[in-house]
Amino acid sequence: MRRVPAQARSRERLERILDAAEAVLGDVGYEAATMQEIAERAGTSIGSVYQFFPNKKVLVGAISDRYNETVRALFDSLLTPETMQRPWIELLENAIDALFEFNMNAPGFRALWLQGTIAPEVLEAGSAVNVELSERVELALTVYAPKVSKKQRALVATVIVETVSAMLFVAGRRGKKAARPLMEETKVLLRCYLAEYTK
Amino acid sequence: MRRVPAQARSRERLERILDAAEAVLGDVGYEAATMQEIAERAGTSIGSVYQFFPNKKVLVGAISDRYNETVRALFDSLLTPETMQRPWIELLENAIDALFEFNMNAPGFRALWLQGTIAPEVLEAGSAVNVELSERVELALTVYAPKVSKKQRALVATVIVETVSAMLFVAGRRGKKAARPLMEETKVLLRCYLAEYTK
Amino acid sequence: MRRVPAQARSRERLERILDAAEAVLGDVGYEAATMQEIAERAGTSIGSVYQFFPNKKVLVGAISDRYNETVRALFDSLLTPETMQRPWIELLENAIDALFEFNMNAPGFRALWLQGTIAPEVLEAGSAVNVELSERVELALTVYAPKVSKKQRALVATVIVETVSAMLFVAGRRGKKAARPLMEETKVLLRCYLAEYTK
Amino acid sequence: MRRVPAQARSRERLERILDAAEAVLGDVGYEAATMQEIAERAGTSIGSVYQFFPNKKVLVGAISDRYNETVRALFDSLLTPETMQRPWIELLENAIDALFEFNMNAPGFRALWLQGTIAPEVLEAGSAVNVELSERVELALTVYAPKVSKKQRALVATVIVETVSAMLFVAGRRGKKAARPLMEETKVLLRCYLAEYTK
DNA sequence: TATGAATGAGACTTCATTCAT
DNA sequence: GATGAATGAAGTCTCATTCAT
Repeated sequence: MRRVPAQARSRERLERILDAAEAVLGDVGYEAATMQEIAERAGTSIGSVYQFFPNKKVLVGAISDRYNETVRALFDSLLTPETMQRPWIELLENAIDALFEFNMNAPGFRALWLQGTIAPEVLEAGSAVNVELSERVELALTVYAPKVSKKQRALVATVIVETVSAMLFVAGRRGKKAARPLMEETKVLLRCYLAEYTK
Repeated sequence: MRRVPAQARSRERLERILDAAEAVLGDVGYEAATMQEIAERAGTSIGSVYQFFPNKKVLVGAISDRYNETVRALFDSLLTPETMQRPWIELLENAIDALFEFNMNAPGFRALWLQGTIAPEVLEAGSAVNVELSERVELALTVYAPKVSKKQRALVATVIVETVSAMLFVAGRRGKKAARPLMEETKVLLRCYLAEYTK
Repeated sequence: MRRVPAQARSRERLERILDAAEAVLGDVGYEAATMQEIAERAGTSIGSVYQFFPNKKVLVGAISDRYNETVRALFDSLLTPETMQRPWIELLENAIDALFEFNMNAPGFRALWLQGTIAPEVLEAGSAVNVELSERVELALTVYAPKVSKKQRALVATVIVETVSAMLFVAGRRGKKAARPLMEETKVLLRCYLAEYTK
Repeated sequence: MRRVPAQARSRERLERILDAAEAVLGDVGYEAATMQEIAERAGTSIGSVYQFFPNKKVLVGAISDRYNETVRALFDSLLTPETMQRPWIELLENAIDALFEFNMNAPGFRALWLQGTIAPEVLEAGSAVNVELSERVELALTVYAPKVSKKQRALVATVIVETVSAMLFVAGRRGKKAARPLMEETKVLLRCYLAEYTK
């Protein structure tokens, strides 16, 4: 990013640009999204967009970052010392519910992932977030599945995170009605799987 | 597609164009792939490419179709009346192994999915194939999990297909070394899951 | 240059583009010359201009080259084994007359030099041509001023070429009426100077 | 210029802007010089630059003027009633030496002339200065070459000034080592030439 | 008066698509 | 049917200039 504004007015403009970009990306995808259209939807000039972002890639990257940051924060709120006192099934179901709720209402999710035309950087950043989340799950597994080897724990954590991630994506694409049953079934899937390691 | 050639020479040219397009897409993604580059790699002229395909979208769609067709055929060879005599665990593992082998060596997979810049049509077509495959799995489940309700069967089939699909994608992106353990763990995941429904 | 056309039609188009570019450059200078305007004046599309030249710099470079090539050829025709049989005063005056005539009628000269806004590359190329021409004059001096040292000859040749070059430039800028007397006086200047070295 | 400051503080700022503009122009040429960069190097804001100069052209014009003014002043110090008591050869050589010294060290010279991308106004102003200087030389010639006709005197003066001017330019471009011999030879050139008119 | 964020015209350049040869 | 030069719409990005603070 070129400039990080401190003034309220500019900060607001920046937020408007990010929102507009998210909207445009969600509508037409990365490829077809134009800086002109983004500026117009943000109610500003193309010059202002370039004042903040040196190019389209960086702008999309910023949206990706903003979205990923929110996901990270959400995850952190789900996996705390307190929650880890509860049985793992509860944690798992709560996490899936919360992530599902969030994704269904996050405009960024649709913008970045569901439309189809993803920028490579976004995909990369998304993968990186999943790796990060896996590490946190791994930590939780030291508590819930202490007998499992370190190596295996990493693998199990990855499978959990990527499965949820994938099913959230699929659910998002399948439409409102099909989405919830799919997530419920994902709970079953992971309950069975984890039962194997925590018994 | 504009023209479906009967002549051997033209058919060969068509195949070369599709191969070239696949290669270029895998290298630079949908957005950056140019018709000029595709024509050059195919050893033909841009005019000839347009003889077969009215525009870029259709060309990419054709690659997608070709890839999906192969996946369908592979799946059909895995789920036959004969194989369905065998225990489901064997089927599951064989299927995962075969799909994994195929994807790791299929240039089309990387071209269409892993590079990141996907055309919306490709995503759409990919989703459609998964729906189709789910239906075949659903059929298999009538044999292996006869007690499960029709509605539930559809859901289970979807979860299976999408999980494998997602993990193949993740494995592809994680690199050679991490890929196989990930698929092995996917087998565990689905074994646990299916055990619940087939017991 | 991107493409060197062999076909008559394309070659003609290329020539038209170069002519148009020369005209535009002469009118508004390097800075203000736009590719769009050049294409329009050439009666072609901007895409065609880019088919031949990858960017503005190269296009201007090509004009510069074309002009410099013509100057070199003209110079070669003035300084031949035959002409070098004649007294040096004759050569000098003929050369100045010929270069003057050429420059006053060369659209390229005005385009590249007189308008004022020169591209650095053009200046560089122009300097290089002068260095080249100096070397030929140096050769002539081995005949006409054999007693002068090699080092000194190079210096004298440079002074001659740069003086003529400069006065052609000044004459070009001063307008039709003032131009010829200026060149006549340049003859006097160099006659006096060379007399010193050839006596 | 928009405002001619009387206050010391503003006057200093103006000077800093001119210096900065000169530096930037010398580095990247007219075309690539941006008002932003100039303001930054001057340690001020772009708004302040526009307080003094209504646009880029005028700013560059001001640099040109400042440089030309200095040249004029230098010339005036060389051609005084006192110096005109001395033999013309002395004057000529002193003048060339002084101008050479000045140009080699003047940042403005490089900025305006050597870099290549000159603004038309600068070229125009430079030509005008040369015309002015010619008139002063013409005056000197009434003393040193009284027998020459008025018309011829003007011509001779022009040739002298333009020759020196051109050789200073060439010397500037040829680099430190080649520069001095070139100027020495220019002295020879003009000594021979003037000898013709003053004998 | 100083500042620098905002503006937007306009430049360069690419590349999907057409069509004469 | 094959070729590839020609086309021009459209995209990204820059930067001179303005103007609210």
